[in-house]
Amino acid sequence: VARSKKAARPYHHGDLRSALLKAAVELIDQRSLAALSLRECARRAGVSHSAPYRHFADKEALLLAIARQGYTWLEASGREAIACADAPLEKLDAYCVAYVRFAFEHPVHHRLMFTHPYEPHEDDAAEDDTDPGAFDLLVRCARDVVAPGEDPMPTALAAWTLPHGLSMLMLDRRIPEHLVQTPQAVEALTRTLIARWRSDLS
Amino acid sequence: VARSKKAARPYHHGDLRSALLKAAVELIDQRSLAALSLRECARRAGVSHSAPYRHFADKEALLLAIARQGYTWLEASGREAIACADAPLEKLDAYCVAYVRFAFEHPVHHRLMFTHPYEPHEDDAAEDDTDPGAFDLLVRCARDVVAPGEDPMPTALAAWTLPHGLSMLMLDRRIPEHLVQTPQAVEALTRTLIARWRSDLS
DNA sequence: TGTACATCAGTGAACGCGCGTTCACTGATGTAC
DNA sequence: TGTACATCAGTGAACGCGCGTTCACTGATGTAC
Repeated sequence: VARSKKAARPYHHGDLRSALLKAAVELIDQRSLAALSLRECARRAGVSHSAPYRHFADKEALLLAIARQGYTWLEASGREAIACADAPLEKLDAYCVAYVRFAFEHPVHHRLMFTHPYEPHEDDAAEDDTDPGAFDLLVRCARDVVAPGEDPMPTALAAWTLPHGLSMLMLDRRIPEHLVQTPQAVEALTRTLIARWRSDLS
Repeated sequence: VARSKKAARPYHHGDLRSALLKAAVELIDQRSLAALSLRECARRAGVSHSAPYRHFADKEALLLAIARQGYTWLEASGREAIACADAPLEKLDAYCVAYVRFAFEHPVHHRLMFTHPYEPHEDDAAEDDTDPGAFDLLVRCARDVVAPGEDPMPTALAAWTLPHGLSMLMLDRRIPEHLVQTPQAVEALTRTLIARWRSDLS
């Protein structure tokens, strides 16, 4: 907004917060989480190394912001996938597919959401940064699948475990590459694995 | 061996390599992978900060050694689990249980084996550090489960994905704690999730 | 058994590095009147 | 529309830090004769 008429970089960035998040995700993607530094993010955003502190209390806060972004996106796409399916079982499958697809499209977010150990800041209290939203969705789906009155928890966990494992193995490059080269291939693989548990493996 | 008669610490450690591996695993367990430093490992082993370089080329080599240790252990316990089961399907289940149990007992190893991005050193060539051993085991089991001549790969991946996902979620504290407090609870949960895929979810 | 010597596993000083974070500052923005 | 001023988002110097790694060294070990 109002990028100023001159080509010379304006004093104010305009949307530094977003730019930093984006730079951080790219940096982690290209190098690694260990290689992430606030200073490098600032460099990539074209800003002095202390500018980030206007937007994030510290390095951890940046990572937390990325994770939160991921929780929001995951819940949204899970919700959408469920809405598009008809039968209860199909909803569960759709959720699984959407879950793996999210990991495929946002590998850095996925890893940060689940694998990064957030040490709760003493000051900001009981802010437990897991993702109740997406999991609640899953539990609600599970409830429609199991017998009425039965605990949906085991089913919900089962339906979480499979796509989560696939996502992780995929991000860690343990799945043969040709099986996970496109979103379509990833979806097909997810459905195949689900089908295997329902046929070969029983 | 030959710890010397005096209580004073001997010049030679005796088994520094093992001590460093152990110290590293403990350090990661207590703090985090990010907090791991060779100097702190040396400190914990009661040795000068440059002593580790007699045993590991660099920090990455230490981490690699831990991962390799994990691969060996995982393959061994998978092999044993399979040997103890009778029917092909039971062998697969036993492998899954052993897999999750390994993660439960060696969380640091598990994470290092799968989640740590090893950048292949240019000098030591094509040393691809994944774990063919344990996965080959799984493929062989899968072959006995599927129809003769059919590709066992999807089944093997399916049987990997589920316990891997459970392991990861467990290590990342996403599973309700009472379900994963003891090895027995972990085994029961694993079997429950498998059963769910075979009944409720089909 | 005793001695000479190669080998090995430690030591500790030193190097350079990039990082996280703070601080006093300054340039731009927007609002009240 | 014009001016005064509070507020905000940047700057850049400075701090201290622990780390990875190297190097010349030294103490212990074990083997050949």
